[in-house]
Amino acid sequence: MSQIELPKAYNPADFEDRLYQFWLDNDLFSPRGEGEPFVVAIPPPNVTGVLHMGHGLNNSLQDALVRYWRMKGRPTLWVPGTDHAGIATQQVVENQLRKEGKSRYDLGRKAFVERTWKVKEDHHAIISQQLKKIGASLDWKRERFTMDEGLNHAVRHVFVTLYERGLIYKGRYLVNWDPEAQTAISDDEVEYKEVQGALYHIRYPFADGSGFVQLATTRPETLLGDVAVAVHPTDERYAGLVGKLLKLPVADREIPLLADGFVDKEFGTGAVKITPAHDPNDFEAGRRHNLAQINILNPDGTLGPNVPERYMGLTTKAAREKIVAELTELGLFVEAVPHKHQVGHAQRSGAVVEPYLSEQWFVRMKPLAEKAMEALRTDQIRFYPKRYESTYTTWMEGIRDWCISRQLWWGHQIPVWTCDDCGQVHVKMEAPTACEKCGKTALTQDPDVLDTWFSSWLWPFSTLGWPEATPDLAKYYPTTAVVTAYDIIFFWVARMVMAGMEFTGKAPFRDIYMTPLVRDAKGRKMSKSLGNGIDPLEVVAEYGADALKFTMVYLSSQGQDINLDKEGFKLGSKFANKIWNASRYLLMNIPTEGILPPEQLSKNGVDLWIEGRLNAAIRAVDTAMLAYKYNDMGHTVYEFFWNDFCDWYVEATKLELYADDPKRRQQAASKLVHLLEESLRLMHPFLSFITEEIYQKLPGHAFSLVTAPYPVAMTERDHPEAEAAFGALQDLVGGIRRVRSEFAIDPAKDIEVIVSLEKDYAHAAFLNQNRALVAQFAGSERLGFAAGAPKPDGTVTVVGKGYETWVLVRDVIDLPKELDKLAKTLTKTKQYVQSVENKLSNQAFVNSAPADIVEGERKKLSEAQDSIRRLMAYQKELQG
RNA sequence: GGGCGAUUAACUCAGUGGUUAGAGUGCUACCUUCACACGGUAGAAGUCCCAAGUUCGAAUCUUGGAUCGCUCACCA
Repeated sequence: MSQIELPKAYNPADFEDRLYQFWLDNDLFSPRGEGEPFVVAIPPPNVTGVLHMGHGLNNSLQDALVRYWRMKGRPTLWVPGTDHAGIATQQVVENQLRKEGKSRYDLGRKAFVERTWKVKEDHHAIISQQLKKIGASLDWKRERFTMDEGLNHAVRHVFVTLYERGLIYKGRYLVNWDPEAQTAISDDEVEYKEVQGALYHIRYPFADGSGFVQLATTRPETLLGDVAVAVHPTDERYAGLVGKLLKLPVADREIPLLADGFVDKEFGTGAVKITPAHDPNDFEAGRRHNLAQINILNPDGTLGPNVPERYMGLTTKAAREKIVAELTELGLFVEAVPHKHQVGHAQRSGAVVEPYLSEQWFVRMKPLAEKAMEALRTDQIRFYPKRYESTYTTWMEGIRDWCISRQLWWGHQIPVWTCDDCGQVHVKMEAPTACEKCGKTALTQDPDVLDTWFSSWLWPFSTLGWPEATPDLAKYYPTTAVVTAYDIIFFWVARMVMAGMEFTGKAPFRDIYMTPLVRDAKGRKMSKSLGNGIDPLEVVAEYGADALKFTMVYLSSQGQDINLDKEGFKLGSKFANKIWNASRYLLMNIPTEGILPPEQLSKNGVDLWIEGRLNAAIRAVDTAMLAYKYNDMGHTVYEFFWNDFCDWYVEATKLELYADDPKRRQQAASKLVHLLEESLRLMHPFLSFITEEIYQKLPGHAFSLVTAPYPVAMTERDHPEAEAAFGALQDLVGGIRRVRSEFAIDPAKDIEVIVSLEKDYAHAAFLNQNRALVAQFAGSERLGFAAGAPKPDGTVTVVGKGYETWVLVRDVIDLPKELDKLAKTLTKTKQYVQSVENKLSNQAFVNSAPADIVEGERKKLSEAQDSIRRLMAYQKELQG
């Protein structure tokens, strides 16, 4: 009887790409309408990276969010874009060159940067294609790149502005040096890992030959840069010795023994060597005591200037061995005690970070941090989950200046020009044509580039055109939410707030949702080296983009990481399959007479029940959405569609749908189609493709679900009495089914069931009206209702609330088993009654608890007592 | 060392003061009934980490402890 058909199997690959193209062709991801906009700027993925499961999660959650608000009618904008990822991208190209036997210096800066742009273009196609594959409803017309012209303008503007405000300075400091990438990195880019090393005990003899001082170090090779040895001023072991000169072995220099409060008397021997150029503590100590800074490292991490000839060019490892050997020969090496300690590694290259003295640019962070903390205090930003507030605050309070210069070629070159002749420094938006001081025209731009995050921190407003006063900026800034993993809170989130407050006077977004991290099934971080990552595109290929998104939504609770293997995505794909098949069934049964409009539908109790359930589901999604409780959204639509709609409502309507009367068939089909249509709208943010595919086959559908209105909860669709009545029906059916199952009655066998209703039972009328329905669910055509009828022989009894169900099982009753089961139920119920009675006889409870709770307990007690009465009667009957 | 989080069914996890604590997966039994075996029906399965406290009432709040994890931190 149907004109519309869905293919038999749910095969997402058949329609996902087509629908995405349809959405793009019709520009459905552009903000439209009036009112308060909803804006999200995508956390820009590394342009040379590939989409990993973190992106899969993160973009799934953003997509659900923006699709919901778009359907709610707010002008909704999700801004796409990618990040130039300085070190990572430069490394990609340098690795290519290495395979060709070349280095970046063979190409020169200009050619190298040009080549990197080409690599960027190639990779860019890949990453955007991947985002399209997973269905991300991004407004591609507004796509940005952290190094495009506009963002470069914004970056230069920010640099100059901060410089003019005195918030950027240049200086020679000890920075974290990545010897592999040969650049400085910021404190945040250093990851500390526990390493099994050794504590080397060494003796430094006094210059006058009067003995020695023994000290301990984890890095004996830095001996070559030592300028002093320090002890604590109150350390009695060294009393009277402070001020004497020591003879630094190997390097053959004389260095003083001095006193400084920073030394820990308890650690080692209480004496520490001072190497200002290669240790942060020593750097500070060196400044306090006006000591020299002896740099002993080349930029590549080998031993360089200021070391004896025989050490030149050695790696630190080789130098360490050589030093120990030489000290041993001199009789100054005591022992190496195994020692675990934290060693800094560069986040990108993995190389061991060297504290390294060099001239770098820094941002003064304190003033920025204060404004960023103000944003939180004044509730301009809100963290979900809330506990990340303290992570944010703690970081802000302990903020240190940010080293922003990188000795790379790929990135925003620092807009600072120095006069070749007089050395005058110009910090400008554009290259000056002549020196402002001496008028000479030969100026050289600072060769360094800026940290990648120096462009990322402007992302929410620079992508909208800032610093120009563009219409987009006026309309869509500040943005509404940022959705990103919590491991990026310092790098990006916190700094965006700082930049937003400093440059726009506004927090760049209101809501900060920190996503969980996706881990493997064993809870380990997904990583290339472990090979335990899941490729989101493989998931899409195997299960579909909807399975990916729905599974991510369903599993994302607040602050709990997700442990998952690929099999886990079956959750989403099974649900999508269910939606597909239920829809296929409904579409198959659309009557030739067509679908009636809502106002011509006559609703029965079952219809009212499902309406109430739908209403509750809509409310639950709305509430969860405002609180970013994704798992609640997922569970809500899953349970509504599968448990309520499919398992009960669709089954319940089969009687009508197969009725002889065409009018009844049309009524039932019409109601089903309207409910399906609304369910599809309800689920579209979470399963976008399948819902759209089915929606577009529905009679009278609108243009697209993307822009269809989200369902709205309406009080006139709340029907508590219908819900209670249908609940009673479900209980009744459950009881009969249980008996069937327990007595292993063939599901196909029609059995006799008598439901003995108590007088005044509230749902008696409803059950009577729906006799055929109960009979169908229970698989008993002969089911009948009776009041006061005598109980036939050969039945088992199911005790319900307000009725008894007698199921005729005749000779199959296993009496001992039935009695045993009954005794168990009875015991359990009696225990329960006892606990409620205790509660109610407790005056304190009756007096203190709210009236409705007490009332509820009373009701439960009387119901349970009622059950006990029936159970005991039944027991007596079985025994007799 | 500081801070944060986790500990609930075999597994992965929901559940922040009020039914006899839930879901998905897995497991058991039955069902190839004409939307779906990626299905249906039913079932088994839990000292809510431990201890003390607050409360009429605690998985939920407080304190202490245990175990695991994350994060920050200059013990050479």
